[in-house]
Amino acid sequence: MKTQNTRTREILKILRARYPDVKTQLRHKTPFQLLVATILSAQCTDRQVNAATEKLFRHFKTPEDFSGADTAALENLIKSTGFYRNKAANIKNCARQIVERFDGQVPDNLEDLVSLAGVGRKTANIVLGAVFGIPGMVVDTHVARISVRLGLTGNKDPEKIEKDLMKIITEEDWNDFSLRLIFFGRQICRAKNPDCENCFLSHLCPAKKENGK
DNA sequence: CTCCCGATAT
DNA sequence: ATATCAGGAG
Repeated sequence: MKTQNTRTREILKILRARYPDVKTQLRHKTPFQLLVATILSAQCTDRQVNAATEKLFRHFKTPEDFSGADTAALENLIKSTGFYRNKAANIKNCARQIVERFDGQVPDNLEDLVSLAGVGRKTANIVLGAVFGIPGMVVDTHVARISVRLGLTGNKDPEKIEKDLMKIITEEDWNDFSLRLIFFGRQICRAKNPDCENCFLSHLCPAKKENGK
């Protein structure tokens, strides 16, 4: 039983109608490749990530490939995604941990996923949803920003927002809801110039910009 | 809390 | 010039 009010239900309904079939935009062939792409997606557009992984996955495919990769070569391949030194080290360590501790397979639960280098709750929940179909609330920069604007949470800490959203949204919708907010955040409810004029949720939004801003 | 960091839009 | 982008680690 969820404690969602009429307004929340309406928001969910409209988002579902606008974005019926959501799926990750991060291109990948295997669960591990999605994990790598998601690590790369920190503070970077999915477009940049896909451009980088197209070349990256030609050189390295499996956890074994990545764990044995030359660090400088790896850094060069992902440089355009930013934070490339941290990301390269994390991906390499993550790959080794998967080989050594999980028999080369991406773990199918939150606890094991977040134990991997460079993998936090956001990344873990992406993988859980896309690979294993396990419900997870993905709180990234878009979800956090929009949840605050729509008044779905009073918190700013991503983990608290995650818990707030899990309370008002039914489990089977967690993954899709997250992805819908991400698409909505890119198109309409942008960080910089939110397009309130053309927003299909503005009549339900406490943060709506009035005419003449 | 700070640091990591290149690409892109405004 | 500045803000922002599918964040996470120390």
